[in-house]
Amino acid sequence: MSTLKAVRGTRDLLPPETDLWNRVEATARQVFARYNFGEIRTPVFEDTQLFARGVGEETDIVSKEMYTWEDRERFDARAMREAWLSRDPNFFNSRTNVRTTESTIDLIVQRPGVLFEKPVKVVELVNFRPTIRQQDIDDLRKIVHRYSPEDPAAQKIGFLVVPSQRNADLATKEHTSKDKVVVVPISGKFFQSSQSLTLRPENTAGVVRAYIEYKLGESGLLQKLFYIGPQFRRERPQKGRYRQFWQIGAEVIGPPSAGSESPVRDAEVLEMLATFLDELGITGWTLVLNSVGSANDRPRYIAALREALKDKAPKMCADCQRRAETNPLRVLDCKVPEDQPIIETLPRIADYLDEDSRAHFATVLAALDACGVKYEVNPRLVRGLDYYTRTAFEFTHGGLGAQNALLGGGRYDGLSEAIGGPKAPGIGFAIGLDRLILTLQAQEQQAVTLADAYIAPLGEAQNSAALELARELRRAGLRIELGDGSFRLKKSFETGDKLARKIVLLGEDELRSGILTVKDFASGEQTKVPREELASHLR
RNA sequence: GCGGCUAUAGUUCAGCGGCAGAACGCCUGACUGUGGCUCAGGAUGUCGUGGGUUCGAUCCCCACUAGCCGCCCCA
Repeated sequence: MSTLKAVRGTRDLLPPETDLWNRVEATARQVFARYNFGEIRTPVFEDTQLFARGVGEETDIVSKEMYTWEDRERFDARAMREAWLSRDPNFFNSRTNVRTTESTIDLIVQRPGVLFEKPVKVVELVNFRPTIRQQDIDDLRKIVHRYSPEDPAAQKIGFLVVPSQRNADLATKEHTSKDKVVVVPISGKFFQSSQSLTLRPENTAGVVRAYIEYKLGESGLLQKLFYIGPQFRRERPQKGRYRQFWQIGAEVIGPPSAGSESPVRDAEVLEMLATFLDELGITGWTLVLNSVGSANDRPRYIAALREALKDKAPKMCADCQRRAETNPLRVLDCKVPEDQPIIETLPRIADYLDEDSRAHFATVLAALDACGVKYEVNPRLVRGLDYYTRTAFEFTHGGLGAQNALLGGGRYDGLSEAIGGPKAPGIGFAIGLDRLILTLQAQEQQAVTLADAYIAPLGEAQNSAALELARELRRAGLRIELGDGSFRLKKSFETGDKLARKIVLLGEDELRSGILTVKDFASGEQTKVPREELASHLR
């Protein structure tokens, strides 16, 4: 049998790496808390429509990268019962006697027989099921026989009613059964339309969905929410790019009356991100931002861009020629050196912003200047998700290779309405946690976290006493690694040196006297410590 | 999704159409309650998986899987 491995693009996070993950997440929680954000946890999968409408049908994410599946269809037993009853409206005296469920045999109707030639009495046992198994037939047969004790005149029949498309072979086979069980295929629509579900490729749409669903806007207050969780995109795995990847994100969203459109919100979010990265100790990040225009500005700009590209695209690289057709904004992103002079001549979004957008962006920049957050304006910065409007930004970092975006985000003033909610402008970001960890790891080689002490029982007889001592110290809040009395002393020292800062020897002498031998690995210094002072000595 | 490179011991990697290798790590002993140094000895393994060529394949060929790099896209 081939060995099972983590599937493509997914991975396991193990110690000591997980220590780093926890540190990053803890720092995010601390920093966000200072800005008065609260945590939201949304489901890992959502209705596919949420992403189609929110992220945009034409985006790469939605059109080719989502993990989407049809949820199992639901069987509509009620519809099937109706179909069965209406097959012959006079068949039953009273429909109120008919009780059905999807999986139980619970229908008994008594009346003079009409279906069969000479029965005195007919008992129908009806089982409505989406599919039918041999087991059902056997069960029903047993019941039929229980209902026909000695009376040979009594004709009792069990009916198994199934949707005609299902179990066709079984149905026809059993139809000829002489055993008082008849399988009745009924045609009709008995399977409720199933639902298309999708593993979330990003989390903003889910947050906005929750905002709408719980009418958070009705509070009249700005909602400030953050999340930490896995996202899923079916892309080719690469460094810093996985099919299950982690994001830490936050959203500021609310009705316009709560100030959700204010440029100070944009600046505050950006300032918070700068603080977060600084507190983590990430050096060398760059904030790049741009205004991609409002819902009114963008179409005008794209039209102008297409117009300009008609002449210029043929002189550009093959990718750009394709992008000029499919997604003209992406041409601005091109990294081919020869194309750069041409790109410089293309229309700039800044020239197509209306007065509001222009003023909004200027105010964001002024606020950043005021609080000393450094940034670069890149008029060519574009984003891959349809919902972004006006302020769009990235924090980039060298040393991430092709995936140099550490985090990205922007304003999404029309998202709520796009998915059927009230007007609720917002701004948010998503941090690529995997990439953040990569840059942190590149910056500092990670030290294994050493335990405060390694307890070495000398001889197996000391094992239980050592466990007791370990319990005592652990309860005092110390990080303790417990050895094994079967180890030779040399091995205890070697193992202890790898795992802990100090070693505590527990042999017969120590146990008798209550004075423990403690040796510090770094200094080589050995001391005798009374048991009651041990915890404070180790701290 | 496209192109390139890679896959051998726990790890990092050599290697060759004919007995599977090094370093580090690991285990044992020298050394019975004091490690790191030293010395002696030992085990490392389906050579990614499946097929093909061959007398013979870890090596050559094909497919698959996974990883890395670039593209695309994004965080």
